[in-house]
Amino acid sequence: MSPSRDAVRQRILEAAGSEFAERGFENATVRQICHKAGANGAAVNYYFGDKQQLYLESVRLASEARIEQISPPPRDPSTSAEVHLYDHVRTLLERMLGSEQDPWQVKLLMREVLQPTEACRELVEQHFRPRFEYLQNLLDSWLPPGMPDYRRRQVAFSVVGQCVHYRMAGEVIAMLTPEEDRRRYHSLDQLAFHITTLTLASLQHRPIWELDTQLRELLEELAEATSS
Amino acid sequence: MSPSRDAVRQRILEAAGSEFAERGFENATVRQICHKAGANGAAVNYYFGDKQQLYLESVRLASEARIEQISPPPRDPSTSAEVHLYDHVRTLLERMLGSEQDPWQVKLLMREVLQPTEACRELVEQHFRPRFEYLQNLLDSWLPPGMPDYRRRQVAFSVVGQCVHYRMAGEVIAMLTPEEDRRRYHSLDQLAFHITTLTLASLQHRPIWELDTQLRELLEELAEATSS
DNA sequence: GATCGTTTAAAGCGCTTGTTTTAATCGAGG
DNA sequence: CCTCGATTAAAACAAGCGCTTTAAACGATC
Repeated sequence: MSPSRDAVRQRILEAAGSEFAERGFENATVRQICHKAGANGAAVNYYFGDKQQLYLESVRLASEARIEQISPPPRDPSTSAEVHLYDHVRTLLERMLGSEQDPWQVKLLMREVLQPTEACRELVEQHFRPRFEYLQNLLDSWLPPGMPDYRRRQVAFSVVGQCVHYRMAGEVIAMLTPEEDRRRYHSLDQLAFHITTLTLASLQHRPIWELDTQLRELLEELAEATSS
Repeated sequence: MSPSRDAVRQRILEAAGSEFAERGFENATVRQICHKAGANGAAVNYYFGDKQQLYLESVRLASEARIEQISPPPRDPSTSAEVHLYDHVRTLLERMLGSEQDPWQVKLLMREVLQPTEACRELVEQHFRPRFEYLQNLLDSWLPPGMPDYRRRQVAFSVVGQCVHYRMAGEVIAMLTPEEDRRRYHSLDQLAFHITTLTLASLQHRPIWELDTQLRELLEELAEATSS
């Protein structure tokens, strides 16, 4: 066995990742991947069996590189929950938007989220669910003790949704935001700050579980008015 | 000119829309579209010139059918801003999640948002931007008069992000939510209610523009502590 | 009923796809 | 130096693609 075997495998894996990310599974071609990796056209089938298995390994590589690499900064255990929330939001945004520009790993994972294949379940159980449950526990700091699970999940989805939106709809957001404002205000720190404060504001002082009543009454009044 | 000409065109357009939505532009095949429409394999080129133009017309049809069809309910002008916000959120969710199950139009538009083609600019200017500006104006009801634009946009993005997330990441959300809770609590009304109350809570009583100070101070303290 | 533009049907074209095959090349053990 | 399994290279394969072509069927008009 040649010592370069692993090197070639790795080069193919990385080339495949970026191609799959950019064009999707079906539209990426084995030929282009091999060309990009500087390998022969038959290398994919030789090393991975077929295109499908190469894809599965690519997703695994992407999730490990992206999700396990970028983590919240270490904090003193006494650090306030507000900061932990900020860290979590910022980390989520950093994974999405990246420090560098548009790494292929995120695109690949976004495709899996949008149109899950068999690689997705592994992704959810191994990476998404643990992080999501951590966020839920964190949010419990501001929620009353008896809060039902579905309500805890909804708040957490709202936080994640705000973050993910900047990536998923990034190009449309860019069209709706003037160039200069984007440069000035769409840094990781500023976005994380906005999302954290909005979330805290909704939870801290006039909690949504009390505000329920007000809106509910308004809507019911309206329903009665239109039905009569 | 045959009277069935428009009928055939329409059948092809609809078949194309669902195929493009499901498989994307590159991966959808003219053959399959024609088969689905019950038309001949050459019909696409005969009626639309080529695959690309058929795609453009499909996107136009989808946005008109989906965005212009589903609108907020008519309200008395005296209706409170809270209800107008609820209406807007609910309408946004209804467009995304649909009354029926998973209509192809949304998938097609999602693809354009995620990976804009030339069809996207038209989509943004004609549909997204007007709705987005309406939402911004609506949110001004709870924002102080001097609020800078970038801040108004961020709040609006937060609202939209929470809505869109239930569609974009719908399958992952389903994996993270127990079957029964999904049936019970993921109705259009309940989701709209949650997002509206969370937004209102963050804006009404302890506004985020005052809460800023608190979190900012916490982070700066921390930065000083780690740097010294 | 003949005529002529419009629409459908079917076959074929050139090209690209994933994969396989066949042959050449490499590199360490005898 | 020879040998033989591991690896690379290049050509070939069948299948499917968008699109074109050719011919047949249709339908209104005279």
